[in-house]
Amino acid sequence: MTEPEFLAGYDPAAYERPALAVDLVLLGIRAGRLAALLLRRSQQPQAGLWALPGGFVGIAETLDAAAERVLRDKAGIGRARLEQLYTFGAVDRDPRMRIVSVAYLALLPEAAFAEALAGSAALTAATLVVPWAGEAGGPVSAVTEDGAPLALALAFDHADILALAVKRLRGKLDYTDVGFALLPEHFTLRQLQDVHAAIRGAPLNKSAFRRRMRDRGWIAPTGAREAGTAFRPAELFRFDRSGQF
Amino acid sequence: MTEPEFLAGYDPAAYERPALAVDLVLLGIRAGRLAALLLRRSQQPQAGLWALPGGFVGIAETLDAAAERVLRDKAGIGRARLEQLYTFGAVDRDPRMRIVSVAYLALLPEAAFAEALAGSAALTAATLVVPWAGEAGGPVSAVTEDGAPLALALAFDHADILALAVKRLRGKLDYTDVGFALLPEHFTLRQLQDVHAAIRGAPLNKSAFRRRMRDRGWIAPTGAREAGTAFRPAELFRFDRSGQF
DNA sequence: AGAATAGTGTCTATGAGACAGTATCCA
DNA sequence: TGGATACTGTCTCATAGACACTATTCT
Repeated sequence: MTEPEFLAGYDPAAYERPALAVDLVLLGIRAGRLAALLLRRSQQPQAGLWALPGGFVGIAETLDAAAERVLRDKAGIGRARLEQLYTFGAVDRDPRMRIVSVAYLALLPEAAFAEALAGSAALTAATLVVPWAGEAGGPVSAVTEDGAPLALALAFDHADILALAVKRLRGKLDYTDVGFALLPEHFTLRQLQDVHAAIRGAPLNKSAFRRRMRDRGWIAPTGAREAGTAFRPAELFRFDRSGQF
Repeated sequence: MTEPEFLAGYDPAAYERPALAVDLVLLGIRAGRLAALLLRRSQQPQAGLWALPGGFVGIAETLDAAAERVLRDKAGIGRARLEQLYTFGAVDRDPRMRIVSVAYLALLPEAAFAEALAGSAALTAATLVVPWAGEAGGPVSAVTEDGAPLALALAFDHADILALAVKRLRGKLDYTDVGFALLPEHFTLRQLQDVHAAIRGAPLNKSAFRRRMRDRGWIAPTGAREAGTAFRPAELFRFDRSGQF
């Protein structure tokens, strides 16, 4: 049998299939802490609980395209660098039916995060508590902005997805540009250090941090300085894409 | 509407779904070089081409369980540590229909690799050429054991999957036990160094390598020595799981 | 002037590459 | 004894933590 003959006789509906979805972990910095954008579920199942923005993958739609569509339609964010995280396939993770979900991670600059939050009443920002527990990282829990636990639990297995996202982020912190992706175009070294500290869940040595950023060629001075500070204004830098990774 | 009411009225077949499969990258060491187990496709489509062992995910089967089933039934390997790699979702990656595939990576000890190879005529070992191209790693190509390019190309997007697997392996080499997973229970430091060099695609400094393995507490002496060597036999070590990661 | 933060200099510990040297085995 | 490999010692360099020090701005 040749390939065309085979394909003509092939029945794509022979076996029952799991449904396929994407879920988005949208991380940003809020008040100096790592935060995630969550959507309040308006429909059953698990209506009222907080969940990651997600949606089903179309039959002629790439996984990446589905993630972009959800980003646009459910989170109201035009563009962001999306990266595939992991695929969750527990049989009972959704009560409706068998749904396998491909999780994506996106890092939002502070302004984009705030804008998305302001643009939809269904969205909330959950501050992520990232305790330092060795290099491997500890558990991650989501709390409201004032530090109280979220009033409602996260839907489905979304707490697991969130925890994995932070773990991945932490792993990439030292050798990729993820720190810059969470900051505005111009930033101070202090802001950059705070972002790194927030993701690590542990403080960083100031001079060693500055030295490292300089030596790796990741930052370029803009010549400008911070404005409106109560004390000595810090120099503003921008991310130098020509640096070594 | 309550959740039970909602679920009762839910139609799981409302939308057309992609098919979901798993594909396995089975890596091992063969003649001191990194190698992958490939399966010759006996059926259409792309019959005759080399492919990663794979299969569809059952409707009540976890992704991990599907990967284990494929490992057992298609590669004839009883057990191995499987790790999810990435999910490939290009729309036209399979000519039959839309198939999204979750790729898994498994590392086989030398003996298990050879045993699987001997157990099935449809399996072949493709040596992987891993050129050194900076820390990020370069492209990976599959060749036969004598160094010639594979007579037949890899099916579907399986060359991409293979390349990603090697990249992931390289990334985890320095801070996980992947090097030991490819070796037998007892090994010499030279063997261990060769495995690391094969994955890195670049040679390693001998004394620095030995020092590192010692200092991290990853290896424990067995007291025994190599047998049957033409020259001074090397000390045999085993992996010390209590070491730091 | 004082407060508060920005930014620097230096000491030290650690880890790894380079490379030569010694030890041990077989033929 | 010689050849080949196992294994070690030491020098040097790069990176990062600790921590005190100076610099600059606003009130």
